[in-house]
Amino acid sequence: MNSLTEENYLKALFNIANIAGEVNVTELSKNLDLKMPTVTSMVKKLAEKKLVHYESYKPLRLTEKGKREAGLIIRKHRLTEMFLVDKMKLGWEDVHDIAEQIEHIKSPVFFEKMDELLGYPKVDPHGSPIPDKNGKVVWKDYNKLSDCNAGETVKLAAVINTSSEFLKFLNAREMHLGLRIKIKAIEPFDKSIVINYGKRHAETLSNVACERLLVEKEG
Amino acid sequence: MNSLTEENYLKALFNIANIAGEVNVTELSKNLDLKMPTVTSMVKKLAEKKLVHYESYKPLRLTEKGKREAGLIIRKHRLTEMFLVDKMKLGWEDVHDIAEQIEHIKSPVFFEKMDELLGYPKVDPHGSPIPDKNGKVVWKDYNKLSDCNAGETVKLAAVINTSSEFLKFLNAREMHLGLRIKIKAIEPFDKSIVINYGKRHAETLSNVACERLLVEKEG
DNA sequence: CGAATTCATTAGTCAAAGCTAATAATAATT
DNA sequence: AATTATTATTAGCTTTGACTAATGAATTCG
Ligand SMILES: [Mn+2]
Ligand SMILES: [Mn+2]
Ligand SMILES: [Mn+2]
Ligand SMILES: [Mn+2]
Repeated sequence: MNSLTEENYLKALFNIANIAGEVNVTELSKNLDLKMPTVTSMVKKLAEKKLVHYESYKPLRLTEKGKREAGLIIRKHRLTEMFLVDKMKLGWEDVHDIAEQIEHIKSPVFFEKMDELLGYPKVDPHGSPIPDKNGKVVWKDYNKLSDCNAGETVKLAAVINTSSEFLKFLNAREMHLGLRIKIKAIEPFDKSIVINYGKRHAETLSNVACERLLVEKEG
Repeated sequence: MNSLTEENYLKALFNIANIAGEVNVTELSKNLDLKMPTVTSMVKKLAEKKLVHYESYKPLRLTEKGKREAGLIIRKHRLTEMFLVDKMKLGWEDVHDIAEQIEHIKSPVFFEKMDELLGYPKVDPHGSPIPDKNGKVVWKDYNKLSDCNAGETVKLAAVINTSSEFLKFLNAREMHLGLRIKIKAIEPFDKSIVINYGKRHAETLSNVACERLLVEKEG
């Protein structure tokens, strides 16, 4: 059984690998908000437990076992977020910090019940896929809104950044997953875009925001 | 902010005091399944934090602050148990171990939401009172079923022992809180009792079981 | 009462998970 | 190629919360 601390390392390794491919000690220590020597020694411990492939000065890689265990924690995290939003009526901007704690609860029946009550959801409230019972996860190949063209109509599928500031920013603009968005124009100057959606017309969104929104093209 | 470990000590101190009045190091260490020197040193630390009154070789007592904080953790524990039974459809025999973990979650809004969704319950699934938002708790003065007399009709109000074996024992006999029980006879020999309830007639219950059932007399 | 038993504390050790300071390896720049 | 900068590791220290062994205090029993 892994400790809460070890679980957080596994999760971070999994998430960084998913975004950046390679995982180095610097990245991992920034992600966990720990100093590098702390991370080095824990990574060695995880290597002892066959959860991480470790060679000095080489990039860090989860083993298959490590990936599986990381995936299962992320499964609990995302199921929890879904439960908090769907069943407990909390806002999508409020659930991450709670899920960060509940993901460590040891109780298979608790999470199975959640899954059942939610009807076996495939994605969390931020559009991230929920790993299956073996910890396997597949991302659909969404496009960044910033990579779309004027004239296209797209559906908001996921948010990359899940900071509560960003989610509140979206709340203030009545933007939520599933929303249909028509791209009216893209400013060549700063790559900000002008969009129509819901009852809103000619709203402007910065490129910084668009890079954090994943969409599905209509078709 | 208290650590998970400190919280478990406070809870244990609160619960033992509630049952036995006095709390000594031996009892506390048994309750927490720790060795006595471990407990002595933690109790000193809690005294530093003004949560416990401590004098060597004297019984342990929570301060007002300590009682309040203990009460608030027990509040979270019992709210959680209620939520797990009422909203998540888990059995009353399955919820304690999960609540034992969730009681340590740091998130006021999470527990406020629970409370709201449950309609501000006053007791947990085992009939124990849920402390208020100041950690205050009052036990109603129920009777033990073992202290009742033949001929009386009583309502099952709470269970003292919340071990899953005992609760499964009650499940098997279709006994649940709120049940009306008619006491037909009491065996002088072993103090076992014969009762009628629901669709069941002339069921026998040992004195050991009756001592763990709290009832309200009709009237 | 005095001895034995039980209860509690002290002293010293350990593992987990963090830190700083110093050093070594790798990568990037001149 | 040599220097500098970045990245990672080693060594050694700290805190938290456990433990055992030894000792001291309080209680109980003959
Ligand atoms: Mn999250
Ligand atoms: Mn976490
Ligand atoms: Mn309980
Ligand atoms: Mn607990």
